[in-house]
Amino acid sequence: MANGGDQFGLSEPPNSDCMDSPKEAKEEKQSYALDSPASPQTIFSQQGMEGIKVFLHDRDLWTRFDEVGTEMIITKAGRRMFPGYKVKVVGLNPKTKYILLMDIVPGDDHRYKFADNKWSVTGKAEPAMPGRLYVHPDSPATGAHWSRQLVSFQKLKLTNNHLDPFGHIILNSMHKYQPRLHIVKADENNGFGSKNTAFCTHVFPETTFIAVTSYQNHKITQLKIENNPFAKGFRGSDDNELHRMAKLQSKDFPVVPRSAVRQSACPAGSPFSGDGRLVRGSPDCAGSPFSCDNSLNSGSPQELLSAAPYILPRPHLQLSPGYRCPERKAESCSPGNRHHPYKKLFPASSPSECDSYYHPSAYPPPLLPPPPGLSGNPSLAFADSAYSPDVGGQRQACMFAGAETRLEELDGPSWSYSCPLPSAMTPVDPYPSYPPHPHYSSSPQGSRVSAVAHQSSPPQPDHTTHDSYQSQSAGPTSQSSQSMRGRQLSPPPREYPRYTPNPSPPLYHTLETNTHVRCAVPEWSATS
DNA sequence: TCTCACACCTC
DNA sequence: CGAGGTGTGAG
Repeated sequence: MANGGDQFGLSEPPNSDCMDSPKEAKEEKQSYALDSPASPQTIFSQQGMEGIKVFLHDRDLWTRFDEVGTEMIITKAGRRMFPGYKVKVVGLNPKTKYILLMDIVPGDDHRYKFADNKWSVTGKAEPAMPGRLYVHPDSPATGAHWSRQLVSFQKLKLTNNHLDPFGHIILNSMHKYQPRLHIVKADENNGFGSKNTAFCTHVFPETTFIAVTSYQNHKITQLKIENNPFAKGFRGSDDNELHRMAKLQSKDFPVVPRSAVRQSACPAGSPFSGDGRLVRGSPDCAGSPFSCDNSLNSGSPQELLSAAPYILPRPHLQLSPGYRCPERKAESCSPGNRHHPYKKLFPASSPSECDSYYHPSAYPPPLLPPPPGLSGNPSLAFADSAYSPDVGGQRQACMFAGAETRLEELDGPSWSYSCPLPSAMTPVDPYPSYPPHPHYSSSPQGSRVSAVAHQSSPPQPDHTTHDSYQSQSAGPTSQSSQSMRGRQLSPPPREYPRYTPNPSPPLYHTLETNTHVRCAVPEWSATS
């Protein structure tokens, strides 16, 4: 399909050492074979964010899921994502400290249903939950640290519990989402949340997924079972499987694995194959919201982050009390940690880069609200101190509430971001209305993605060859234009409203911003 | 749709 | 060994 899943090339990013210097980054890329041909990107961002490149690990695996229509289970207790979100970051200044964090924004404003072996829109999306940010447990850390090994966000958990006290990312079932990675410079001169905060946002279109409470497409179930080590028990070679199933089930009845059943129902090849993704739009992605388009350049940093289409009236962030990131233990994310062994999968894929944009933004990212209390502080403080407490000596990831944004704002050229409400629990306004967007399948052209998110891609005509291994980042200068998948986006530049961090107790890791999200406003108007 | 106890597995 | 990540299938 569009993605070219077929050809993935890249195998994984090497864990190997990456170089820290930006220049080297390129080399690395090559070594990975990633380079995208086209990634011209360009990018630049301010404050030194310009040479940063991010490569999605296991991109081929992500692509396989994406081709079917990725689904991520969300539970009350929190469920990890699979494939895990791991990236290789290059181009960071070895000595500069950065905070890496993720957020997951709505992919559109629709609610989906899975019927007849395919996903289709059933209605309007529910109001987004308070946006939360997952700060990598190693944050803040030097560029050398981040570049040394893969950066894993595997511990991030998704929940459907709107009142989740653990700091997990809250999502709505049957809604489409797009994970995003944000790299925020944490220098002393670059206070988190300050106007000068330099950051860049990277979006990998192939990581888009629909949140579900139970798998809808059996093909996804199978992919999860085949690739997730924790689901090994469900793999089965025939015998095995039946045997096992028999056991599991009450044994009285002969059992046929569910999957088997389903499969039969849906022969491969058929319906699933391609369509699942409708979510993503047409096969070609054309239309898909997540495509890498790039049009970027919006220039405003905000855009980047805010990729979200939502507009926040004022960016404040707050931590929500009570959320401390309790559960997280530090771990693996750190260097040295292990990743799943099973990566075996598809060997090589070619790495291609999608586009990346860099958006450097001077403004604080909408998404990244300054940690409360930090307001004037250097970002470093942010992580170190309260925000990332080390528990037991280990640092844990923290969740912050982010602005809620939607990736696509499709129509709207502009976006804005919302302002966080005071407390996490503050009621969030339902999104008012979204601009109509076409989505997936529908209208390719119409859709625009928000800058950040979608921005993307540099010119890459086809991704065929290169898929996006590299993320699209939004940056002011990024490249523009083209979309890999044929999508277009144009992020409108937006102003960044001032940031007003709300102070909050250091302990909390989770920040929620309540934002109201609103749709983007055309152009700059936004809030500021 | 969603939740839960469960067996099975990784770590 | 124990903690905890998986999908299952009944409810």
